Amino acid sequence: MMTNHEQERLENINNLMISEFSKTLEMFALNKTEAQLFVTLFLNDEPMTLDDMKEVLGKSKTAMSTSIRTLLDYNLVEKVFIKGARKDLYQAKKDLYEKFMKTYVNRWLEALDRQVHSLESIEKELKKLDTNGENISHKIHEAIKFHQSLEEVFQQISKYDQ
Amino acid sequence: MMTNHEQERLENINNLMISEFSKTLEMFALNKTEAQLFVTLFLNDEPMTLDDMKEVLGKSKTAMSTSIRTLLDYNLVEKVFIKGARKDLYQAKKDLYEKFMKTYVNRWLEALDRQVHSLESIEKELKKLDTNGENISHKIHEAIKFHQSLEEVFQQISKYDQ
DNA sequence: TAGTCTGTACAGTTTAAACTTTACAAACTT
DNA sequence: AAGTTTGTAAAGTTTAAACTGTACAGACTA
Repeated sequence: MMTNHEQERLENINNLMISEFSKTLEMFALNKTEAQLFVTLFLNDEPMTLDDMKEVLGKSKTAMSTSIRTLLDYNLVEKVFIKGARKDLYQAKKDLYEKFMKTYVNRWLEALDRQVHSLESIEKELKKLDTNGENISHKIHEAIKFHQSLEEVFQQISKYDQ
Repeated sequence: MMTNHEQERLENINNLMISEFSKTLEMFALNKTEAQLFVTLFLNDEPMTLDDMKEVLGKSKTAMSTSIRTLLDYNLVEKVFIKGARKDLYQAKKDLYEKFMKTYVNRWLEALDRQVHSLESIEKELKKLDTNGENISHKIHEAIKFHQSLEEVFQQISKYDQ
Protein backbone atom coordinates (compact mmCIF):
# COMPACT_ATOMS: atom_id res chain seq x y z
CA MET A 1 0.00 0.00 0.00
CA MET A 2 1.14 3.52 -0.74
CA THR A 3 1.24 6.30 1.80
CA ASN A 4 -0.50 9.57 1.03
CA HIS A 5 2.84 11.22 0.76
CA GLU A 6 4.16 8.75 -1.77
CA GLN A 7 0.93 8.94 -3.71
CA GLU A 8 1.29 12.68 -3.91
CA ARG A 9 4.86 12.56 -5.08
CA LEU A 10 3.99 10.01 -7.74
CA GLU A 11 1.19 12.21 -8.98
CA ASN A 12 3.60 15.07 -9.05
CA ILE A 13 5.94 13.09 -11.26
CA ASN A 14 3.07 12.29 -13.53
CA ASN A 15 2.30 15.97 -13.90
CA LEU A 16 5.92 16.75 -14.56
CA MET A 17 5.95 14.18 -17.33
CA ILE A 18 2.85 15.67 -18.86
CA SER A 19 4.26 19.17 -18.87
CA GLU A 20 7.73 18.18 -20.08
CA PHE A 21 6.93 15.60 -22.69
CA SER A 22 4.13 17.67 -24.13
CA LYS A 23 6.60 20.44 -24.88
CA THR A 24 8.21 18.22 -27.47
CA LEU A 25 4.91 17.31 -29.03
CA GLU A 26 3.95 20.96 -29.23
CA MET A 27 6.88 21.49 -31.52
CA PHE A 28 5.14 19.16 -33.95
CA ALA A 29 2.14 21.28 -34.74
CA LEU A 30 0.13 19.87 -31.83
CA ASN A 31 -1.39 22.51 -29.63
CA LYS A 32 -0.97 22.51 -25.87
CA THR A 33 -4.10 20.59 -24.97
CA GLU A 34 -3.64 18.01 -27.70
CA ALA A 35 -0.09 17.43 -26.57
CA GLN A 36 -1.03 17.15 -22.89
CA LEU A 37 -3.85 14.85 -23.76
CA PHE A 38 -1.66 12.57 -25.77
CA VAL A 39 0.89 12.32 -22.98
CA THR A 40 -1.87 11.60 -20.50
CA LEU A 41 -3.08 8.70 -22.58
CA PHE A 42 0.48 7.57 -23.17
CA LEU A 43 1.15 7.40 -19.43
CA ASN A 44 -2.09 5.64 -18.65
CA ASP A 45 -2.16 1.92 -19.22
CA GLU A 46 -5.91 1.66 -19.20
CA PRO A 47 -8.00 3.30 -21.91
CA MET A 48 -9.62 6.50 -20.69
CA THR A 49 -13.00 8.18 -21.02
CA LEU A 50 -13.54 11.86 -21.72
CA ASP A 51 -14.45 12.29 -18.07
CA ASP A 52 -11.23 10.64 -16.94
CA MET A 53 -9.21 12.99 -19.12
CA LYS A 54 -11.15 16.03 -18.01
CA GLU A 55 -10.33 15.01 -14.46
CA VAL A 56 -6.58 14.69 -15.09
CA LEU A 57 -6.15 17.87 -17.10
CA GLY A 58 -8.75 19.96 -15.26
CA LYS A 59 -10.42 21.19 -18.42
CA SER A 60 -13.89 21.00 -19.87
CA LYS A 61 -15.31 17.91 -21.50
CA THR A 62 -15.78 19.77 -24.75
CA ALA A 63 -12.09 20.59 -24.81
CA MET A 64 -11.33 16.90 -24.39
CA SER A 65 -13.75 15.97 -27.11
CA THR A 66 -12.35 18.32 -29.74
CA SER A 67 -8.74 17.51 -28.93
CA ILE A 68 -9.26 13.79 -28.96
CA ARG A 69 -10.80 14.05 -32.39
CA THR A 70 -7.78 15.88 -33.68
CA LEU A 71 -5.55 13.18 -32.25
CA LEU A 72 -7.72 10.52 -33.87
CA ASP A 73 -7.42 12.39 -37.09
CA TYR A 74 -3.65 12.36 -36.79
CA ASN A 75 -3.82 8.67 -36.03
CA LEU A 76 -2.02 9.06 -32.72
CA VAL A 77 -4.88 7.74 -30.64
CA GLU A 78 -7.48 5.04 -31.10
CA LYS A 79 -10.95 4.28 -29.88
CA VAL A 80 -11.23 1.10 -27.86
CA PHE A 81 -14.39 -0.97 -27.91
CA ILE A 82 -15.33 -2.72 -24.73
CA LYS A 83 -18.66 -4.49 -24.60
CA GLY A 84 -21.22 -3.00 -22.31
CA ALA A 85 -19.28 0.24 -21.83
CA ARG A 86 -21.45 3.33 -22.15
CA LYS A 87 -18.68 5.84 -22.51
CA ASP A 88 -16.21 6.05 -25.37
CA LEU A 89 -12.76 4.81 -24.48
CA TYR A 90 -9.48 5.98 -25.98
CA GLN A 91 -5.86 4.99 -25.76
CA ALA A 92 -2.59 6.17 -27.26
CA LYS A 93 -1.44 4.11 -30.20
CA LYS A 94 1.53 1.84 -29.68
CA ASP A 95 4.78 2.46 -31.56
CA LEU A 96 4.88 6.02 -30.44
CA TYR A 97 7.79 6.98 -32.60
CA GLU A 98 6.68 5.38 -35.84
CA LYS A 99 3.15 6.68 -35.58
CA PHE A 100 4.37 10.10 -34.77
CA MET A 101 6.85 10.38 -37.56
CA LYS A 102 4.44 9.02 -40.09
CA THR A 103 1.79 11.52 -39.11
CA TYR A 104 4.18 14.39 -39.06
CA VAL A 105 6.04 13.63 -42.23
CA ASN A 106 2.85 12.98 -44.15
CA ARG A 107 1.31 16.24 -43.09
CA TRP A 108 4.44 18.04 -44.18
CA LEU A 109 4.60 16.33 -47.52
CA GLU A 110 0.97 17.09 -48.26
CA ALA A 111 1.42 20.72 -47.37
CA LEU A 112 4.56 21.04 -49.44
CA ASP A 113 2.84 19.47 -52.40
CA ARG A 114 0.01 21.97 -52.17
CA GLN A 115 2.47 24.83 -51.97
CA VAL A 116 4.40 23.73 -55.01
CA HIS A 117 1.16 23.67 -56.97
CA SER A 118 0.30 27.16 -55.79
CA LEU A 119 3.69 28.45 -56.78
CA GLU A 120 3.47 26.83 -60.18
CA SER A 121 0.14 28.44 -60.83
CA ILE A 122 1.58 31.81 -59.85
CA GLU A 123 4.37 31.15 -62.32
CA LYS A 124 1.82 30.44 -65.03
CA GLU A 125 -0.05 33.62 -64.17
CA LEU A 126 3.15 35.57 -64.52
CA LYS A 127 3.89 34.17 -67.98
CA LYS A 128 0.57 35.55 -69.25
CA LEU A 129 1.87 39.05 -68.69
CA ASP A 130 4.00 40.21 -71.59
CA THR A 131 5.85 42.38 -69.14
CA ASN A 132 9.44 41.48 -68.65
CA GLY A 133 9.01 39.51 -65.44
CA GLU A 134 12.43 37.89 -65.64
CA ASN A 135 13.42 38.74 -62.18
CA ILE A 136 10.38 37.60 -60.30
CA SER A 137 10.22 34.52 -62.49
CA HIS A 138 13.66 33.56 -61.33
CA LYS A 139 12.62 34.02 -57.70
CA ILE A 140 9.58 31.83 -58.15
CA HIS A 141 11.79 29.16 -59.59
CA GLU A 142 14.08 29.34 -56.63
CA ALA A 143 11.14 29.08 -54.27
CA ILE A 144 9.86 26.00 -56.07
CA LYS A 145 13.28 24.42 -55.88
CA PHE A 146 13.34 25.18 -52.17
CA HIS A 147 10.07 23.35 -51.69
CA GLN A 148 11.24 20.41 -53.72
CA SER A 149 14.37 20.10 -51.62
CA LEU A 150 12.28 20.04 -48.51
CA GLU A 151 10.08 17.37 -50.00
CA GLU A 152 13.15 15.30 -50.73
CA VAL A 153 14.38 15.49 -47.16
CA PHE A 154 11.06 14.45 -45.81
CA GLN A 155 10.80 11.60 -48.25
CA GLN A 156 14.26 10.62 -47.15
CA ILE A 157 13.09 10.53 -43.55
CA SER A 158 10.14 8.37 -44.33
CA LYS A 159 12.37 5.92 -46.18
CA TYR A 160 15.02 5.87 -43.46
CA ASP A 161 12.30 5.37 -40.93
CA GLN A 162 10.86 2.11 -42.03
CA MET B 1 7.86 51.16 -69.83
CA MET B 2 5.11 49.40 -67.97
CA THR B 3 1.45 50.36 -68.17
CA ASN B 4 -0.45 50.97 -64.96
CA HIS B 5 -2.40 47.84 -65.57
CA GLU B 6 0.70 45.68 -65.94
CA GLN B 7 2.23 47.31 -62.91
CA GLU B 8 -0.82 46.43 -60.91
CA ARG B 9 -0.86 42.82 -62.03
CA LEU B 10 2.81 42.44 -61.21
CA GLU B 11 2.26 43.83 -57.76
CA ASN B 12 -0.58 41.41 -57.39
CA ILE B 13 1.70 38.52 -58.23
CA ASN B 14 4.16 39.77 -55.69
CA ASN B 15 1.48 39.74 -53.03
CA LEU B 16 0.41 36.27 -54.04
CA MET B 17 3.97 35.06 -53.63
CA ILE B 18 4.19 36.63 -50.21
CA SER B 19 1.02 35.00 -49.00
CA GLU B 20 1.73 31.59 -50.53
CA PHE B 21 5.39 31.16 -49.82
CA SER B 22 5.04 32.45 -46.30
CA LYS B 23 2.60 29.63 -45.56
CA THR B 24 5.45 27.18 -45.89
CA LEU B 25 7.72 29.19 -43.66
CA GLU B 26 5.01 29.42 -41.04
CA MET B 27 5.18 25.67 -40.74
CA PHE B 28 8.75 26.12 -39.52
CA ALA B 29 8.03 27.91 -36.30
CA LEU B 30 8.09 31.34 -37.96
CA ASN B 31 5.09 33.46 -37.20
CA LYS B 32 3.04 35.16 -39.88
CA THR B 33 4.84 38.49 -39.93
CA GLU B 34 8.29 36.96 -39.77
CA ALA B 35 7.41 34.68 -42.67
CA GLN B 36 5.94 37.50 -44.76
CA LEU B 37 8.90 39.66 -44.01
CA PHE B 38 11.36 37.04 -45.04
CA VAL B 39 9.56 36.44 -48.33
CA THR B 40 9.44 40.17 -48.95
CA LEU B 41 13.17 40.42 -48.56
CA PHE B 42 13.67 37.29 -50.60
CA LEU B 43 11.71 38.78 -53.51
CA ASN B 44 13.46 42.10 -53.35
CA ASP B 45 16.84 42.32 -54.98
CA GLU B 46 17.84 45.49 -53.23
CA PRO B 47 18.35 45.58 -49.47
CA MET B 48 15.40 47.18 -47.68
CA THR B 49 14.94 49.59 -44.82
CA LEU B 50 12.38 49.22 -42.05
CA ASP B 51 10.31 51.89 -43.77
CA ASP B 52 10.38 50.01 -47.08
CA MET B 53 9.15 46.85 -45.36
CA LYS B 54 6.49 48.69 -43.45
CA GLU B 55 5.28 50.04 -46.78
CA VAL B 56 5.06 46.63 -48.44
CA LEU B 57 3.41 44.80 -45.56
CA GLY B 58 1.28 47.68 -44.32
CA LYS B 59 2.27 47.21 -40.70
CA SER B 60 3.94 49.36 -38.08
CA LYS B 61 7.64 50.07 -37.97
CA THR B 62 7.88 48.47 -34.55
CA ALA B 63 6.46 45.25 -35.94
CA MET B 64 9.14 45.30 -38.64
CA SER B 65 11.86 45.99 -36.12
CA THR B 66 10.98 43.10 -33.81
CA SER B 67 10.44 40.62 -36.63
CA ILE B 68 13.65 41.50 -38.39
CA ARG B 69 15.55 40.91 -35.20
CA THR B 70 14.06 37.46 -34.88
CA LEU B 71 15.06 36.70 -38.45
CA LEU B 72 18.57 37.96 -37.74
CA ASP B 73 18.64 35.73 -34.73
CA TYR B 74 17.69 32.77 -36.87
CA ASN B 75 20.39 33.78 -39.30
CA LEU B 76 17.94 34.02 -42.20
CA VAL B 77 18.56 37.70 -42.83
CA GLU B 78 21.59 39.95 -42.69
CA LYS B 79 22.32 43.59 -42.16
CA VAL B 80 23.98 45.33 -45.10
CA PHE B 81 26.42 48.15 -44.62
CA ILE B 82 26.39 50.90 -47.19
CA LYS B 83 28.50 53.95 -46.57
CA GLY B 84 26.64 57.12 -45.96
CA ALA B 85 23.30 55.39 -45.51
CA ARG B 86 21.37 56.65 -42.48
CA LYS B 87 18.89 53.82 -42.26
CA ASP B 88 19.68 50.20 -41.51
CA LEU B 89 19.47 47.95 -44.52
CA TYR B 90 18.58 44.27 -44.54
CA GLN B 91 18.49 41.51 -47.08
CA ALA B 92 17.60 37.81 -47.11
CA LYS B 93 20.58 35.51 -46.89
CA LYS B 94 21.54 33.61 -49.99
CA ASP B 95 21.34 29.82 -50.09
CA LEU B 96 17.78 29.88 -48.92
CA TYR B 97 17.50 26.17 -48.47
CA GLU B 98 20.73 25.54 -46.62
CA LYS B 99 20.29 28.45 -44.26
CA PHE B 100 16.78 27.44 -43.54
CA MET B 101 17.47 23.83 -42.84
CA LYS B 102 20.42 24.62 -40.67
CA THR B 103 18.41 27.03 -38.58
CA TYR B 104 15.50 24.71 -38.28
CA VAL B 105 17.38 21.52 -37.57
CA ASN B 106 19.60 23.19 -35.01
CA ARG B 107 16.71 24.62 -33.12
CA TRP B 108 15.11 21.20 -33.06
CA LEU B 109 18.21 19.44 -31.87
CA GLU B 110 18.75 21.94 -29.09
CA ALA B 111 15.18 21.59 -27.92
CA LEU B 112 15.32 17.81 -28.03
CA ASP B 113 18.51 17.80 -26.04
CA ARG B 114 16.93 19.96 -23.35
CA GLN B 115 13.94 17.67 -23.22
CA VAL B 116 15.99 14.53 -22.82
CA HIS B 117 17.74 16.13 -19.86
CA SER B 118 14.43 17.04 -18.30
CA LEU B 119 13.13 13.54 -18.72
CA GLU B 120 16.27 12.04 -17.25
CA SER B 121 15.98 14.23 -14.21
CA ILE B 122 12.38 13.16 -13.79
CA GLU B 123 13.59 9.59 -13.98
CA LYS B 124 16.13 10.29 -11.23
CA GLU B 125 13.46 11.89 -9.09
CA LEU B 126 11.32 8.81 -9.47
CA LYS B 127 14.08 6.46 -8.36
CA LYS B 128 14.33 8.31 -5.05
CA LEU B 129 10.87 7.11 -4.19
CA ASP B 130 10.94 3.60 -2.74
CA THR B 131 7.46 3.15 -4.13
CA ASN B 132 7.20 0.58 -6.86
CA GLY B 133 7.28 2.94 -9.80
CA GLU B 134 7.96 0.21 -12.33
CA ASN B 135 5.25 1.22 -14.66
CA ILE B 136 5.90 4.91 -14.93
CA SER B 137 9.62 4.24 -15.06
CA HIS B 138 9.08 2.15 -18.14
CA LYS B 139 7.07 4.95 -19.74
CA ILE B 140 9.76 7.49 -19.05
CA HIS B 141 12.25 5.21 -20.69
CA GLU B 142 10.08 4.92 -23.74
CA ALA B 143 9.71 8.69 -23.91
CA ILE B 144 13.47 9.15 -23.72
CA LYS B 145 13.96 6.61 -26.48
CA PHE B 146 11.42 8.52 -28.53
CA HIS B 147 13.38 11.71 -28.14
CA GLN B 148 16.61 10.02 -29.02
CA SER B 149 15.12 8.62 -32.20
CA LEU B 150 14.00 12.08 -33.18
CA GLU B 151 17.46 13.41 -32.52
CA GLU B 152 18.90 10.74 -34.76
CA VAL B 153 16.62 11.65 -37.64
CA PHE B 154 17.50 15.28 -37.37
CA GLN B 155 21.17 14.53 -37.19
CA GLN B 156 20.65 12.39 -40.25
CA ILE B 157 19.12 15.34 -42.04
CA SER B 158 21.96 17.66 -41.19
CA LYS B 159 24.46 15.10 -42.48
CA TYR B 160 22.51 14.41 -45.67
CA ASP B 161 22.18 18.11 -46.18
CA GLN B 162 25.75 19.10 -46.49
C1' DT C 1 24.82 73.23 -28.98
C1' DA C 2 20.35 72.90 -30.77
C1' DG C 3 17.86 70.38 -34.06
C1' DT C 4 16.74 66.26 -36.82
C1' DC C 5 16.39 61.42 -37.73
C1' DT C 6 16.34 56.36 -36.72
C1' DG C 7 15.56 52.20 -34.10
C1' DT C 8 13.51 50.24 -30.11
C1' DA C 9 11.27 50.02 -25.31
C1' DC C 10 6.97 50.17 -23.24
C1' DA C 11 2.07 50.72 -22.39
C1' DG C 12 -2.17 50.13 -24.28
C1' DT C 13 -5.20 48.18 -27.84
C1' DT C 14 -6.81 44.83 -31.21
C1' DT C 15 -7.24 40.28 -32.94
C1' DA C 16 -7.19 35.47 -32.81
C1' DA C 17 -7.01 31.17 -30.31
C1' DA C 18 -8.49 28.41 -26.59
C1' DC C 19 -11.80 27.34 -23.44
C1' DT C 20 -16.46 26.98 -20.99
C1' DT C 21 -21.33 26.86 -20.60
C1' DT C 22 -25.59 25.82 -22.31
C1' DA C 23 -28.38 23.17 -25.20
C1' DC C 24 -29.62 19.32 -27.72
C1' DA C 25 -29.63 14.97 -30.68
C1' DA C 26 -28.73 10.19 -30.54
C1' DA C 27 -28.29 6.08 -28.05
C1' DC C 28 -29.51 3.52 -24.30
C1' DT C 29 -32.46 1.98 -20.00
C1' DT C 30 -36.39 0.75 -17.57
C1' DA D 1 -42.82 6.02 -24.00
C1' DA D 2 -40.56 8.66 -20.55
C1' DG D 3 -36.26 9.35 -18.46
C1' DT D 4 -31.04 9.03 -18.46
C1' DT D 5 -26.65 9.48 -20.17
C1' DT D 6 -23.09 10.73 -23.54
C1' DG D 7 -20.77 13.36 -27.10
C1' DT D 8 -20.74 17.43 -29.73
C1' DA D 9 -22.49 21.94 -31.79
C1' DA D 10 -22.88 26.75 -31.07
C1' DA D 11 -22.58 31.06 -28.65
C1' DG D 12 -20.21 33.59 -25.52
C1' DT D 13 -16.17 34.39 -22.57
C1' DT D 14 -11.33 34.37 -21.26
C1' DT D 15 -6.57 34.35 -22.29
C1' DA D 16 -2.64 34.99 -25.01
C1' DA D 17 -0.41 36.73 -29.09
C1' DA D 18 0.27 40.30 -32.29
C1' DC D 19 0.22 44.89 -33.32
C1' DT D 20 0.22 50.13 -32.80
C1' DG D 21 1.36 54.67 -31.10
C1' DT D 22 3.99 57.31 -28.13
C1' DA D 23 8.17 58.44 -26.13
C1' DC D 24 12.88 58.55 -25.90
C1' DA D 25 18.03 57.48 -26.29
C1' DG D 26 21.76 57.58 -29.36
C1' DA D 27 23.74 58.99 -33.61
C1' DC D 28 24.21 62.30 -36.95
C1' DT D 29 23.95 67.38 -38.96
C1' DA D 30 24.62 72.08 -39.35
